[in-house]
Amino acid sequence: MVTSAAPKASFKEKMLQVREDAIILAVNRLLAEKGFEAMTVDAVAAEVGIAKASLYKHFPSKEDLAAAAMVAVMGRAQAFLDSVPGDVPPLERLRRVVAWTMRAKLDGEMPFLPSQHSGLRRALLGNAQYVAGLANVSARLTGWIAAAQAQGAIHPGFAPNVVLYTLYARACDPVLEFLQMDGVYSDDEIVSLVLATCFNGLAAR
Amino acid sequence: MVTSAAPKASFKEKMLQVREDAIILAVNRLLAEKGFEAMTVDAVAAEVGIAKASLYKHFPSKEDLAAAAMVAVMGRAQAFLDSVPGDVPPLERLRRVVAWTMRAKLDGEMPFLPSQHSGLRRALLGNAQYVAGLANVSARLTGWIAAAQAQGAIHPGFAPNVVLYTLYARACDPVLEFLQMDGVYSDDEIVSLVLATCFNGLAAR
DNA sequence: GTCTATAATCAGATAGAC
DNA sequence: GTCTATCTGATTATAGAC
Repeated sequence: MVTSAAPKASFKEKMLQVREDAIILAVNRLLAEKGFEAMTVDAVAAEVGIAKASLYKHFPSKEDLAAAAMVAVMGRAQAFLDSVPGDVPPLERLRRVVAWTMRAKLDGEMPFLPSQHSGLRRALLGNAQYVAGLANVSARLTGWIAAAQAQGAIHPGFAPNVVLYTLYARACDPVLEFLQMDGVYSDDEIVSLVLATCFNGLAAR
Repeated sequence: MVTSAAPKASFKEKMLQVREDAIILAVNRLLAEKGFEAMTVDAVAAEVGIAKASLYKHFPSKEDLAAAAMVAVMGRAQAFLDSVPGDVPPLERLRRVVAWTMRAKLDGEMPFLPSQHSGLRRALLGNAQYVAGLANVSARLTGWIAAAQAQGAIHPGFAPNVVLYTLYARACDPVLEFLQMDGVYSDDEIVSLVLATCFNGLAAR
């Protein structure tokens, strides 16, 4: 695996980076489509158009492939957080993050990892970039949650972690797929509906 | 596989039924613990204490094993629906069903099946008992949802299916595991918290 | 029906030439 | 680094004796 922090990347190194990006893109797509267990390394190699052995020169294991995809997701998430204007109220900021997450899932761009798989857990926790990215995103979201609660916009009875987990869970919410399969809603409508159930609840107000 | 509708079961048939129940129990537990892909037929046989080949005399494939477990779940769900008193208001009835589902998950009794696995889908849809059970549960819940909406207890803007999917999704909500891993909440508190986010939403009221 | 033993297949990972 | 070809182990499923 090539470090992406090379100060002066040569042409060869750039080509390598491009290839690794292609690999990660393929992994991301297959992970979103089939999940970790059902994604085969053969399929990844086929999608990238290289030999399986070449994959293993870049990433030492299937778990590391998935971890690399998650690092990329964390990078995109951080970029999105950066893109939210600072003058937007905290609650609305949280809504936008959830909407962004759900849209990514609807577009088949959200990897789906089993939280039980022990080898995968080790690979993720052993990946400093992933851990740092997740910590950064969590810390920033927790700040927004606290701010929203201070404004009385989020129910104060929920510990910040409860809110955080509930937001994260939208990234693997099967309701999105169910509604998509029903075929009667556009993606925008689905996002809007799940956003409403998530923040306003099922009960009438 | 032995039909459970035998009008006059002999001793031998009863023993067979007991064994199949034991198999289904083991499958249910392993499915809840590891998910479908990570559950091996060897592990099932080992847990039941019989040879793997014997398993295949009862169920022709791994998919059929999972389907049998889901039939059992549907049976338990129908029994629970029956147990809810008729004079309980519809919204409270829905809350109890969700609470029951989440408690089953927290107790490691809720099988986790990948909705993508095509062979599994075929096995499930080819199982008349499962399809009938799912349809029955869905129809009854839909009735309760409509009643709750008629009373103004559930937001009328949600189509019944949206509500139904949202309730079903609690059976595989990762928030439950996250909170359980945090270790600061009892199971009762977890159920109460997720029930609150589900019906009342994250936003303050 | 249950068992032991084995087939058949598939997927993760590697060897070694170029 | 990339390739072809292969190894290794795990897993689903079955044969055949009892």
